[in-house]
Amino acid sequence: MNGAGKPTINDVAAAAGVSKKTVSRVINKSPLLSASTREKVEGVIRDLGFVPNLQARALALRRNFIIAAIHDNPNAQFLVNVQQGIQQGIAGSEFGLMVQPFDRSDPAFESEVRAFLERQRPFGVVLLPPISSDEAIVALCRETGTRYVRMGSIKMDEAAHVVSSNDREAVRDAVTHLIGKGHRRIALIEGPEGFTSPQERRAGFEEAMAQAGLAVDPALVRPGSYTFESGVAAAECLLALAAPPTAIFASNDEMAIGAMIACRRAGVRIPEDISIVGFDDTPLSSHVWPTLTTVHWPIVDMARTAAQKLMGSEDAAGELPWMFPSTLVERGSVVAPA
Amino acid sequence: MNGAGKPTINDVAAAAGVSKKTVSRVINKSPLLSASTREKVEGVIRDLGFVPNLQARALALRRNFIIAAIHDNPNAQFLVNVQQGIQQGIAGSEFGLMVQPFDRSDPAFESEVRAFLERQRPFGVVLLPPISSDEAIVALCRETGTRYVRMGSIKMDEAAHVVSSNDREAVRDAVTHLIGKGHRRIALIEGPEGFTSPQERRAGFEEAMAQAGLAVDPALVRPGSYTFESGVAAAECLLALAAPPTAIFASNDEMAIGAMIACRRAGVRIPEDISIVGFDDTPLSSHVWPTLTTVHWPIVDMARTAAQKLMGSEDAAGELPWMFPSTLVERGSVVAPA
DNA sequence: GGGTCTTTTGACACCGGTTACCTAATTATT
DNA sequence: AATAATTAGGTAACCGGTGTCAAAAGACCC
Repeated sequence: MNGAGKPTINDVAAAAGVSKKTVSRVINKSPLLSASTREKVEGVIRDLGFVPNLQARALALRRNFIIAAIHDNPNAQFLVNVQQGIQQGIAGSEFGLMVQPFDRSDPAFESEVRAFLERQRPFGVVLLPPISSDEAIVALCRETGTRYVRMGSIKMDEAAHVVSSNDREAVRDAVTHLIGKGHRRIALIEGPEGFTSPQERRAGFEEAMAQAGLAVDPALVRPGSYTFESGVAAAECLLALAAPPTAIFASNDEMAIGAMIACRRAGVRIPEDISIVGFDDTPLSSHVWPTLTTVHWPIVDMARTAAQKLMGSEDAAGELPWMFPSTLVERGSVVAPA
Repeated sequence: MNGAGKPTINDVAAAAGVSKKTVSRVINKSPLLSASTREKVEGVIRDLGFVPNLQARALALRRNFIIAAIHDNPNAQFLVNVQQGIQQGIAGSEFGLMVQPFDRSDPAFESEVRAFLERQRPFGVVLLPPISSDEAIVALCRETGTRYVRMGSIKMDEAAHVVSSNDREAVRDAVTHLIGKGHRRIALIEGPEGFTSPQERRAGFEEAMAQAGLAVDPALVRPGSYTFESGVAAAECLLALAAPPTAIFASNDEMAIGAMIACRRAGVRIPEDISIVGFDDTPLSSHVWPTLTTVHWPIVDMARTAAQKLMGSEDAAGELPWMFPSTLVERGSVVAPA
C-alpha cells in the first residue's frame, strides 16, 4: 500500500508474493494459471479490497470502458428509456454510460461530435434517432474507430450496427385495427419531415388504408412535429373540417394526447365521438383519460441490445437481433364509430 | 506518428523539435514558456490534429474527467433537466457526464454505489434527490475521495456541497396566492414520506395557512407518492368529502395532473369548481387544459451550478450560490372560488 | 536420472501523459 | 566582468496496468 490511496496491483503482487503480471492474469481471468495461485491472489485481492484502476487499464489496452449515448435532445421519456436499456445492457460489466447531447441545427454540429469522440474516445456509441440516420456522424465513428450502433426504425446498416423496430408494420396493424372497428374516415397526424421513423409510420398508415381499399383523404393528413402543441393544432384543423374524421392515428403519444386535449376543448368526446391511437406507449398514455390505445415501442429492449452489441465482438453483435417488434396495446381510446 | 492511430505527445514533440515536456506545458497552458515556442508547438498540434489522450492524463494526474449523476430513477423530465443542466456546466471543458441509476430498495444499494465509485472513480458526483439526503452515500463519497454536490430542497451540508431550492417559501407563496384569491378550504396532496422535499413543501403549506389564520383540516391532507396515480387517488378522496376543497395544492405536477383527471372524471370543472396548483413546472404543466398554475423549480440552474462546483476548487465552489429560488408561475388552473 | 514437452510464472518494455528535478541560457546585480 | 537570479527547456522516473518473450517448474517418457 503506497502510504495512502487505494491499493494497486503492485501492492497485491507484493502481498501475495507473485509478480504483478500474475495478478493481472487473475484480474483478467486468464486460463493459464494454476488454481492454487489464483486462489491465493484472489484472497489477497479480497483482503486488500483491491479494485483495478480503469484509467490505467484503459491506457494499457488502448480502449476505455465507456459507452456513450449521443442524442439531439429527444423527448425526455424516450431518452430515459434508452438510458435505462443501456444500463441494463452494461449491468455487471465494467462499462459506464456517458450521455452527450448535441444540437443538429448548430453549424458546428459535426465538429462538436468529432471533438467529443476524439476527446473522450468512448469505446462505443449508441446513436439515438434522428442522429442515427446521419451518415456523416456514422462516417465520423468509422474514421475515429469508434464502435457504433444506430437506433432506428429500419435497417440502415449491417445487423451488428443496428437495432430497430418495425414501425411500419405496427402502424399498419394499428390502423387495420381501426378499420376493423368500422372506421373509414381515419386521419393521420404525421411526425416531423425528413426523419426515418415518421416516414415509416406514414407508410404503415398508407399500406393499411390501401390494403382495405380505402383512399387516403389528403385533408385528413396533417403535419406534426412530435410535440404536444403540434398535436393540438393538427386536431383542431381536423375537427374544423366539414366532414371530420371518426378516428385519428397520431404518430406519437405526445401528439395523440395533444389531439385528445383539442377534442375535449372542442366538446368532442373520446372515444364516443372520435377514436384516437398513438405510438410509443409512454407512461403518459396510461395516465390520461380515457387511457390511450397506442403502439408499444420496445425502446428499452432495443437499447439493451445496442449496449450488448457494442460490448461484444463484431461477430457476436451480428448474431444479436436487430429487429424488435412494436405491438399494439389496446386501451380505452378506441371504439367502433357511432 | 506511430504508424497508424492518433498522434501522441511524442509525435508532436518530434515534429516541433522540442521535448514532450514542453508540449505538455503548452497543453496545460503553463505560463513559463516563451511565446515563440508556444506558437510553434501550437502550430504543430493543429497540423497533426493532436488531441491529448484523456486516459493517459487521467492516469498521470490520478484523477479523471468524469462527472457522474447518481439517481434513483426519478421522474424522466426531472432527470433530463438535471442532465441538461450538468451538460451546460461542463460545456467547453474536458469533462464528460456519466449517468448511473441505483435502486435504493435493493439491499445491495450501498455496496453497488461503492462499487461504482471505486471502479469508475468519477472526479465528482451529483447526488440527485432523494439519494442526496442519504448520509451513508455521502459518507461513501468522502471515504472514496469523490467530490460531491447534493441536490435538494434545504441546505444539508456546506455550501460547496449543496445546491437547493427554497421549496418551503415557494409553496408558502403559492398557497398564500390561493388564499389571496379567496380560497379557504385548501387541500394538500403530499409527496412520499421520509424525503426532504415533500416535507419542506408540506411545511410551506402549513406556514401559509397559519399566517392566514386558517386551520389545516386533516381531512384535506392526503398522502401521495409523486406519481400520477397517487394524484388521481388523492383527488378522488377529496372530491368524495361532504365538504370538498375549493382548491388543491399538489406537491408536484404529476400528481396535480392526476388530480385534474380525477376532477374531470367526477364532472368537477377546473378552475370554475376547483383550483389546482402544482409544483415543478414540467413541460406537461403547460400541455394540459387548463394550463396548470405551478411553482417553477429551477433544476437546470441548480444542476449547472452543481457541475461548476465540482469542477472548480473547493473554495470557488463555496462562493457559488447554493440556493435557487422557486417561483410561482400563474397559468390557468386557479381562479377565485365560486 | 536425464531429456523433452507443457504449463506456469516473471522480467521488462510500453501505453501517453505528468511531476520532480536538473541544466543551460539569459538577464539582472554589484 | 564576474556572479547571482531568472527563465526556458530537458531528463528520467512514475502513474497502474498489459503484451511479449523467455525462464522456471512440472509432467512424461525412455
